[in-house]
Amino acid sequence: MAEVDEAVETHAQPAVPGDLGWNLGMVLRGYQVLFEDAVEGMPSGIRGYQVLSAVVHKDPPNQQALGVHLAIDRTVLTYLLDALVSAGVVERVPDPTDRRARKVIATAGGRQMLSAYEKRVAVAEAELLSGMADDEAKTLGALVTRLAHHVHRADPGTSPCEAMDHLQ
Amino acid sequence: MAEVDEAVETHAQPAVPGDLGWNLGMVLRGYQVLFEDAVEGMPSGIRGYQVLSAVVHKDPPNQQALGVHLAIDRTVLTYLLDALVSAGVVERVPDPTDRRARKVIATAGGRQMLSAYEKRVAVAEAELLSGMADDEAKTLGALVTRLAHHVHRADPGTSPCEAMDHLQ
DNA sequence: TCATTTATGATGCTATACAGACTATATAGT
DNA sequence: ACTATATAGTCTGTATAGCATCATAAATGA
Repeated sequence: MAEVDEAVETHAQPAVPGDLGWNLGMVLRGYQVLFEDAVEGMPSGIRGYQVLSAVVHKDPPNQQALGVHLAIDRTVLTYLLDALVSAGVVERVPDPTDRRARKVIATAGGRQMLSAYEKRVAVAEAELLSGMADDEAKTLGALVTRLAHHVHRADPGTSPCEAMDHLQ
Repeated sequence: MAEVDEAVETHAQPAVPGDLGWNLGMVLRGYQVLFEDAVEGMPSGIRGYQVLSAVVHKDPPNQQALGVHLAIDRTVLTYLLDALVSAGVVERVPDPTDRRARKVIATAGGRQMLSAYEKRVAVAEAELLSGMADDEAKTLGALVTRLAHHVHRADPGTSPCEAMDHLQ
C-alpha cells in the first residue's frame, strides 16, 4: 500500500492517514454551507431538497426505496415527508398493488418549487468548484460520482451501521 | 438493483443539481463506515482520532488553532479533549507566553496509540478507494485535497453557521 | 487603571438520528 | 384456509451532538 511515495502531485504531502477524511469532511462542509444558502426557504432545508429531488428524478416506488437511495432511516423519512406534505410539496399516494406501501409523488407546486431551487443549487455547486479549472472539476465530479456509486452499491442500507462489514 | 443509472455514469452530465451533494455525502458516509471500524477503541472515535492526529502532525499552538483546523466548535473541543486527557492520550500544557492558552500535546502513549491506529486508518482509506485504478485514486485524492484547502481557506471559522449566518 | 479582546471552561437547550414497539398488510408454509 | 413470518410505515423514547450563553482568567491597549 501507500508508503513514503510522495510524488503525489501538487506538493509532497506525507499523506497522513486520516487526511482523506479531513479533506472529504472539509469539502462536504463547504458544500453544505453553500447549499444551505441555496435552499433557504425549502421545507426541511437540505434534506427536504434532496427528498424532493429524489422523488421527482428517481421516482422511487415507495418510501423505503426513497430512504435507501438517500441513505435516510425510515423513521427519519417519516417526519421529513410530513414536513414536505404539510408544505404541499409532495403527496403520499397509497400503492394499489401493495396497501402497506405508499408512493411519494410531487405536486405541481412541488415540481415548480424544485425547478426554481435547482437553479440556485446549480449555482452553488458551480461556486464550490469555482477554484478549479473546468476539466479538473469535470474529472473530480466523474471520479466522485464513481466512488459514490461504488459506496452506495456496497451499502445500500439505510443506516450507516447496518452494513458496515465490507465495502468492496 | 442496477437500473438505468448505467447510462448516466461516466459521461453526459444531465447532472441533476444536487447530485454533487448526494455523491459527496455518499462518499463521506462510506468513508465514515470504514473509519469507524478502523478507530474502534479510540476514545471519542473518529473525532478523537482526528484531534490526536492534528495534535501530533499539525502541532497547533493552542486549542483554538486546533479547533479551527478541524472546524470543531471550541465548546465541543473542550469535552473532546477531556476524554482524550482522561484516557492519557494527550495533555493540556499551559503556554508560558500566554497563560490563557493551553497547548495540547500528545503523551508518549498517545503517539504510540496514534501510530498503531494510523496503520488501520491507512488500510481503511485504501479500501475505500479499492474500486479505482491507482492513478485515478491518486488524481481524486489530489483534487479533493485542493478543493478542501480551498474551502478551508475560504471559511477557516470554527462553526459552520458562523460564516454563513443561519442554519435552518 | 479600566475597558476590551482573547482563550478556555461550564451549563442548558434544541435538533436529529436511531432503536424499539406497534399497526396494517402481504407472503410462505402447512 | 390458517397460521407464522416478513415487510411498509408510523410513533415514542432516548441518546447525543452541537450551539448559544454565561463565566473566568489573562492579555492588550487606551
